[in-house]
Amino acid sequence: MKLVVTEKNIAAQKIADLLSVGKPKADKVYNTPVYRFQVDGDEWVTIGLRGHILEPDFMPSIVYKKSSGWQGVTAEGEVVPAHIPDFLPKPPFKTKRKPFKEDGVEMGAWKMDALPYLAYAPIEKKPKEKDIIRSLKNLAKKSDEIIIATDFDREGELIGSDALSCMKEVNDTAPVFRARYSAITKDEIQHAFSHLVELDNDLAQAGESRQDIDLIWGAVLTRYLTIVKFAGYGNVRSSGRVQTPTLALIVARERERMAFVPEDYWVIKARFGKEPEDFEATHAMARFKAEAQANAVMGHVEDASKGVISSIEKRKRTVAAPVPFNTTSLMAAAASEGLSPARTMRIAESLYMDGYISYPRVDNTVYPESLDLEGTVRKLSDVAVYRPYCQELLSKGALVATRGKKETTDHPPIHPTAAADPDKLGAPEWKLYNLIARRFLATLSESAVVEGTKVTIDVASEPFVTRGDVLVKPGFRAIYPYGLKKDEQLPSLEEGQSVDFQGATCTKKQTEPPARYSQGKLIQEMEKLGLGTKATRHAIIERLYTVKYVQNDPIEPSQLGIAVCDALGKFAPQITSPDMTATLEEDMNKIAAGEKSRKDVVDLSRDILHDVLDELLPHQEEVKDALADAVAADAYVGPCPKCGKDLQLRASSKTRSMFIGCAGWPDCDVTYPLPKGKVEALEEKCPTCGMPQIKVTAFRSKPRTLCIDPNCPTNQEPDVVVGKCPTCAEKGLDKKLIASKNPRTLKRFIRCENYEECETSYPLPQYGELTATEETCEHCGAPMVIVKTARGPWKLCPNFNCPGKEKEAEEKEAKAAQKKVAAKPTAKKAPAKKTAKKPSPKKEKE
DNA sequence: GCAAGGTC
Repeated sequence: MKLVVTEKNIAAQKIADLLSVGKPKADKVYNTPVYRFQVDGDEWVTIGLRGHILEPDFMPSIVYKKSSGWQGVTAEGEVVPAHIPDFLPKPPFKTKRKPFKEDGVEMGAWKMDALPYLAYAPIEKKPKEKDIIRSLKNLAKKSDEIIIATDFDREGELIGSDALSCMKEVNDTAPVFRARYSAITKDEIQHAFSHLVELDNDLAQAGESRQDIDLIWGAVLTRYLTIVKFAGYGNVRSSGRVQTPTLALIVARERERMAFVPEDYWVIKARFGKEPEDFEATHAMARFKAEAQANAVMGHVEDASKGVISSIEKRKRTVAAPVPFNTTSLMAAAASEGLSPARTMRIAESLYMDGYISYPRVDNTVYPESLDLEGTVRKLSDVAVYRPYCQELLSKGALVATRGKKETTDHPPIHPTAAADPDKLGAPEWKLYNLIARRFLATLSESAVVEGTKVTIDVASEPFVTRGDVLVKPGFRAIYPYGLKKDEQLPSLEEGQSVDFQGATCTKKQTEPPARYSQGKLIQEMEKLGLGTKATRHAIIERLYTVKYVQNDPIEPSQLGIAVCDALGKFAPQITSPDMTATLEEDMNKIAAGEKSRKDVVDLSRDILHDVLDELLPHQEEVKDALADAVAADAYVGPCPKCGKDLQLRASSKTRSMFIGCAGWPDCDVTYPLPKGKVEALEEKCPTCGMPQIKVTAFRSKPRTLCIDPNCPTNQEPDVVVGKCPTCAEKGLDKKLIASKNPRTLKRFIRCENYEECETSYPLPQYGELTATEETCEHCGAPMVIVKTARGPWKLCPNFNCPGKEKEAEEKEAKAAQKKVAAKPTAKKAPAKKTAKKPSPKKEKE
């Protein structure tokens, strides 16, 4: 049997399709899909991995013992050659420890003085995808030839090499080959499999050096930052080769903004003509630096009532159609449509798995010749909104596509592969599909021609200018309206014509600092600097958000982010600069070319890290104070009304839920409850009571501004009678149900007015205007209420245990499942089916 | 409890 190992399932499936004469048989080995077929009487099987199946880690159980001459000894008793260089004393302790207390403070398992040794700790590869490894070994045992057919790049070579090391454990006699292909097309695949080569061990070693260096630097610096000011488990402050330079970019931009000195300038605008044909023009001196100068102009035109058109210049310009989407340009375009890069990639992945779009992780921006442009346009004409445009494109004869600058042959640029129905996709899915489909059609379209008109009007010898853009030939803009400004139509004017002058206004303005990075812009900047890859950049940015180094969009660093960046910039400048990645790339190229060994490169990196620690370790106190101050500044809400110390956003150590507490605790016991959702402190104080205010953003709703004091009149809500108590009614009593808010917990609920005897109570959403109805729930008899939120009014039965709720959930699920089936495009080669997500009842409740 | 890189 011949075993073909690919990087991912979809490649295994497609390669089987292309090599097999008939249809390959889909099978499973321990839950891993495999594809079996025959070629000239030979049995073949393909299996897809899931990217890397092994993962480097420090040997967890390593102990340094005197009895073994300070050599490391694993739990199995195996002696690990000590990588500890001569200048470090031999460590008589484990690299990992159990949590311990120092001066009564819990310090965590990592210890500072272990870090220099960790920089030199040996690394082993441990299994990451155990199920896949089991399936792989099972197949390898029965194989008499192994073909590694992972992606044709450095990581692909490493993934293949790791897979091979697993297979060698069970079969080291079968000959091994490598198939190199750069596109999964019939020609490429057949050529690759008829010209098999050897696995490039040097290239795999280059990839492994990347893994080792990332682990060593990441683990050592992350541990340093986390324990230098230990803030409890779960509060990790991370650092890494890619994330830290990315953070540095954001911080540098913030510094520029802080250093920016705004300058005053004045703008003079005037209105001309008669309604409705009136228009606005700006003084030709767009920005007046001095107020006197602007005032002089205002004086000149003060008495004027007419202006004369002194010139009309028309200029046509061509706007080229956009080039095909790769991952980066898709994320940038989607970001301007309000989809974050991370969200875009999640949605793109699901659209891809459902067969609507092509593989979403690509660098390529040139459609390969094998891509059937015409057929794809024909498919898209099944979508009603694209139909007229598609028919027009097809009627024009041969299709010509635009080409981007990056041409690789691994995958085609991102394009639609099937027609989608806007009613059957979720709103964000359709948004992204629509963007991709329209972009595809745009790349096959002609340029747009825009006619720009510049009109100069003379008022008492002062020139005013207005411009208008008119689309002369829509070209691609007919189908692709994204990121373009609207037409500005000017009334028809002639040179020498006199127009009414309705007066001018002078406005004082200030120059703006450079803008913060949007997520899309940051990704482009990372790409320019070689930071991360197309598949990881969005995840890196998301990581910066989760460790709370950055916040908001456009991206703004937190005080903690700035402090981390400063501390590392001062004592470990290597990790804050993109140069480390650039140097690593050079070194990896040398390893791949056989000019350097992985050991040399990694050992040198270990030495550099050790030097960095020589700087970091003596400055622990300084870094600790800087981080502590930054964390306090980020948590600061306002002054405590009782003791004057800082009120801070805090997390309960038991429940992890957030509250506001006084920094003077335990001497001062002032606390305030917080509602659910993301909380941010505001500088502006409550206009009613003067206490600090917070911005609260609950899941999928608009942010609200609240006073932190539950007793503030702005937080009071009158009790509302919502109906009759059904339990008391059964007993023949006439009792009312009342909705009210608990001022201590901010929770709003309904209970019986006779609550001392009757237990009837229902929870309510925490915010939104509440109104009672006359209706009662048909399932449980509870009174129906209406809650008005940002998303509109919503009628609900408040009873959490209402039998109607279960039915509703069932119906919803059934409907969703139906939708899923109906939404499946009728593509012939539908990719693997995605499992439907389970609806989370907790999130839906909010 | 760490990184970044694949992929789901």
